[in-house]
Amino acid sequence: MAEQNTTGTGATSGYDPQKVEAKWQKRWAEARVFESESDPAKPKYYVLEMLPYPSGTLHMGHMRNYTIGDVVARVKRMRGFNVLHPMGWDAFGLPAENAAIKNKTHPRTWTNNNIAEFRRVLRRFGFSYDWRREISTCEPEYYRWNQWFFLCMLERGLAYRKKSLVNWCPKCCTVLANEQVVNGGFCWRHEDTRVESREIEQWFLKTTAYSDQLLDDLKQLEGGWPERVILMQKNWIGKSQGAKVKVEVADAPSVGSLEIFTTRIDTIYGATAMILAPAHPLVPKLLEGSPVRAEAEPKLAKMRQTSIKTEDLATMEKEGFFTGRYALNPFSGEKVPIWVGNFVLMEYGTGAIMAVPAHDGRDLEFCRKYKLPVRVVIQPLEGEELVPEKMEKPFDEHNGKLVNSGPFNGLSPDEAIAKMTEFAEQKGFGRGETIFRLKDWGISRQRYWGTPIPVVYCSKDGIVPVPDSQLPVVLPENAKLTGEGGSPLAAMPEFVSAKCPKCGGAARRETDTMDTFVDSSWYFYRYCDPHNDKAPYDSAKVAYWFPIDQYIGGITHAILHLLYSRFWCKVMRDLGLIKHNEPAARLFTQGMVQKGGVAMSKSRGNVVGAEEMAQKYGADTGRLYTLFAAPPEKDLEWSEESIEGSWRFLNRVYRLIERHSNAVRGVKDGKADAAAASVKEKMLLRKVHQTLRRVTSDFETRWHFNSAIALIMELTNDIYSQEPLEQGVRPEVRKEMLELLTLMLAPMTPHLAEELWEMLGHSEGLWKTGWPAFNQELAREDEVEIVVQVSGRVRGRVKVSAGAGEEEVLKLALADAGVAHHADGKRIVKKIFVPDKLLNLVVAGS
RNA sequence: GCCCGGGUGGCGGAAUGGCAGACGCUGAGGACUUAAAAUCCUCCGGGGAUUUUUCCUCAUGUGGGUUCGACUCCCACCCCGGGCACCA
Repeated sequence: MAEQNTTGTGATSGYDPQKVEAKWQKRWAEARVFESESDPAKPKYYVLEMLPYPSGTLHMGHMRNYTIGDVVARVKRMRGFNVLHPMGWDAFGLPAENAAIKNKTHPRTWTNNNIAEFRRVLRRFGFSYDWRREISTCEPEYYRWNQWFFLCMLERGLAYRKKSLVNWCPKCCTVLANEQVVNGGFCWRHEDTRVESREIEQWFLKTTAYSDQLLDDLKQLEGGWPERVILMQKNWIGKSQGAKVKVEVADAPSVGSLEIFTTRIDTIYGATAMILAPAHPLVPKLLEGSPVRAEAEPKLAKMRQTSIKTEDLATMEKEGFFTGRYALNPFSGEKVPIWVGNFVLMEYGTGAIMAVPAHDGRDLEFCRKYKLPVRVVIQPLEGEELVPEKMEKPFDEHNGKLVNSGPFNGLSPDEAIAKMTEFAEQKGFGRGETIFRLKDWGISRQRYWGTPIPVVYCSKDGIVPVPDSQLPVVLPENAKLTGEGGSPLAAMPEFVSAKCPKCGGAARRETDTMDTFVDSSWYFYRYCDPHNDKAPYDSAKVAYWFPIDQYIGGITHAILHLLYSRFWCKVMRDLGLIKHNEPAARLFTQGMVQKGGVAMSKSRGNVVGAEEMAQKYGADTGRLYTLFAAPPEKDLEWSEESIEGSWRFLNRVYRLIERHSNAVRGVKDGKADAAAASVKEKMLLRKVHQTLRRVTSDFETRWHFNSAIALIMELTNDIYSQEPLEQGVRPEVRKEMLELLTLMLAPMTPHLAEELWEMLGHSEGLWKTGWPAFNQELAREDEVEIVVQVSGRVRGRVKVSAGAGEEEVLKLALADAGVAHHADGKRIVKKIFVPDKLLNLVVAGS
């Protein structure tokens, strides 16, 4: 039994993780332990970790994510749930293409090699995936359903094509979604590359059709999703209620009117200018025939130039110029100048605002700079009266009353918003409107390694969808990849030339491919029915497994992936495929694994390779350490020294059970009898059941794996301190203790636990065993130590039987030397007694 | 600027109103060993008193507050990390 282990750490014990882990992985696979089928008779639990993009090396940062998911999956299995725990690959994407260009291989080769590597390492860690359900998004069997969904959306007007200004990354040579532009104008993949603006025709999905639902349904996620993720989504959707108001331009009948958007229509009498975005299409018209045209046009040209460069918007100085034109305030009839301002965004609202300097910070800054007048139209209810000339800060709160506002004087802002919006509607120059920051999702990519968008362009029939029967539009294998000059597919005549499905004439095939966020927006549905070739999935299977009970991933996906997934879910619901509104009931965002204070990454050269770890210590030690070193939601600083502690602990447990294995393996399972127990037995049984009670709650409700492990370590230390157990601890008691210890470790270090289980005399795998129930009777303390405070400071401790009353405790407390020293001769003015815990005597005087 | 997190020994962290520092790492000392490794045991926040046992005192970013009692709750501030950022 006591062979030398083969790890590189030099520890001696019979524990050989390499052997143990290989042995049990084989047994699990043979017994098909982790394969699950929908079974309405059993309660289900769907636990999912975000699917990885298979590139680079799997490091301990990845493993932490999967370990957390695996612990949850294993605990739920032990709890009797029918658990779905799948894994797959986010296999399309730019890095494959870039790597292929660099290494002169095919993206598919590169990707599949990576997948094989990832799969091997994940298997090496013993994660309890149902590998039969594995999916890879770059396979036609998968992406044909991307195309199918796209066509469904096209049919319903949810997919459309439009020319638009797009974010163009010169390094990627492709369009980026707004969400992929980071740090105020840089590519999310190339953080040193500034994104440019280009106008290009491309495909969009109408996420804005679901703006309200995407916002409102966040309420259903409260409690299940981290608050900050909900908040980030809320901000991203950016709902804003206000009004659009039509403003006539004076003395320019050819220009007509312009429209502004405001959330504070109540302040409209305070508007001292109208300001247009530089990109506003009306600006050139206003300048035509304007007295200031000559000086204004160069300014406009310059401003339009800079706005394209996406200069640091936040810190940019407010600039503007007068157009020489005036607008008529529809409420007051007042003539106010029309300006152009660089801080007004064409993409938001109507691209035009009214400037109310007294009640908006940006307007105040702008008007002060250009000496435009300030007029107060809301006076605060409390405090000093506002004087326009003296205002340094705007008054933008709602607790005031209207002044200088004609018939609306005296109203509160909120009343005025309602009344004035109504008035504008009646007069026909405005209406209440809600606008969103959320935009439609641009999915066109001018790249090769993605899902082809299934449409053709016919000179006669226009845009024609590829019929269902012709799906998938297969990505050709022999594209030339150079990384330059746009889409590789466009350079392939054999791909581009197509027949129009309608008229049979010559047509041109779409060469854009889809954003990879499409792939990951619904992959978790496919896991329920991964080999279906008639539909993306069988709705009945999805109805059983969904929603995802626990989704686990990084905070980096808090907006993009999760928002798109939620959108996709709602579209599928409206297609009649599913009935639920939200894909994931609970979301957990785990912390990063860092080394040297920064996240592990290949480019920083600070990765701790997963396989390396498995070879040196074994997967179980690696798993245990990532769970032990920090609570799962917090970042974890990797320490080569600390992991030794986890390794030592597992060896310690192994030796303990190895030592008692012979004595207990023959013992029939019989619960230890509390009444007949010796003092030593009672103490140990109490400890083990107390530990079980707390570990159970740490697993179930709190996910405090680190403190659960600490408790199990403590238990192990206590058992060691009672050695030799042969003296005073019967084999059946030893067996119960060691079994519970093993079962508690099982979700975290599953291979070792199986081995120990076998050593304890079980011929059937631990996987067949449920989570143990703790014995309340055995866990109960019969003697407790009560802390005695005098005026809030600890002065002594007394031992009493559990449940002892205040009087008894007080008597003992006063007899305690330390307590007596501080309390004698003083009047006790108050006694606070917490049964089994504390007695605080508040004494008078100092 | 706004919105979230977070700040506890040499280090990772524990304690969600009741003994601050569980558990682990590092370090020191000891046992075993020819020796080393491994293992096992003891100690390990600061200051002070005490020969010892032990006792007092300060201490959870800073300053206030609530409370018999605060790492924990409230107010203000400082620092670190993250997200959003002229959104009208």
